[in-house]
Amino acid sequence: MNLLNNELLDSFIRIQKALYSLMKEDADRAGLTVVQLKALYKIHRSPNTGLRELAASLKLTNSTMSGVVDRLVSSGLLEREISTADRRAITLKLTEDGEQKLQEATGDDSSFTKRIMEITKMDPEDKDHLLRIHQQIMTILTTKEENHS
Amino acid sequence: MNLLNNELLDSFIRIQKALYSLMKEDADRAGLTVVQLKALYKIHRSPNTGLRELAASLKLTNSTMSGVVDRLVSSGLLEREISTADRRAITLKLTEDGEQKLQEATGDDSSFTKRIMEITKMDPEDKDHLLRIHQQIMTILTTKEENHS
DNA sequence: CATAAATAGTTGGTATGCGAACTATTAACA
DNA sequence: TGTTAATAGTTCGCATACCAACTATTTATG
Repeated sequence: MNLLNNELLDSFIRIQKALYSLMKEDADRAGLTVVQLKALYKIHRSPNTGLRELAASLKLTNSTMSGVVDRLVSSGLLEREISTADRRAITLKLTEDGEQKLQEATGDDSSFTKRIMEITKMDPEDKDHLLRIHQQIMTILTTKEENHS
Repeated sequence: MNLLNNELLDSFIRIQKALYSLMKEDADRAGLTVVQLKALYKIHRSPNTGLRELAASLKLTNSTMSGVVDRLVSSGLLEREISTADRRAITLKLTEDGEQKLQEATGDDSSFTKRIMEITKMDPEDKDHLLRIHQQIMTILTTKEENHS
């Protein structure tokens, strides 16, 4: 049996890739990477956030986040300042350019936004069923195994 | 509305991460990376395969695959030879060490294998329903949008 | 208060992962 | 047959992405 060639697995991978492709379409339009777009989006919604908070919300490590932020600052899309309250911390907010890029990516032409809206309109019963089965799968995937010894 | 904080989206991301964690557990046990483990697994099942074929089956570009293979050859887990039939092509097969590492990762202790087996035993009706809804979502995600102009 | 411990970010090293440009070989065709 | 196409891999530059080690600052504790 080919473990890596499983109908269910493939289904999850396909959707994962499709979602990423849509985000990439938006990001490309604005000359951004997907993770850069996500970062701008998050900071736009929570200005003056710190690095750790941002990293946590995007499920990245601080070191990865630090690099992403650094490149966004270099490109002039992000403003990074030392927090006055805690001189170890930084505060992040978009520059004018950053706001504009974000708008380019997430505006009316956004493929991702449109499709997510479509999916939101899905039959609630189907959605509940889906989430329920996903939960079953998550339980199987994350349950600590018993010892057969 | 926070597009990146969607119940369904999060559900997919969670499962994706859980699957990856399980594979990583197996890979770590053998001192491999996840993609290295996948590569060894595929080559074990289809010895003497070429680079392009391997890249396609793992949904990676040739350039990425080339690097992964190169590091596996350097670690002595993979044998790379020039094909006698086509001198442009290479043939790949596991070394003794490679076979052993693969066994370490996918043997009886494999978390991934166990869980996939568990999932396979899922209620067929639930599984069908899941695949059907996934298909609906895929259709939404990949359908070319109509012009409202 | 002074030192230890915790916290916020950064940096260095390695491994994906991609696209583009490249080499070498084989196939196609004028 | 000889030039052009296509094909198989590799290499380069860049951006994630992780961990471990580091600096700087703040908090906790003797």
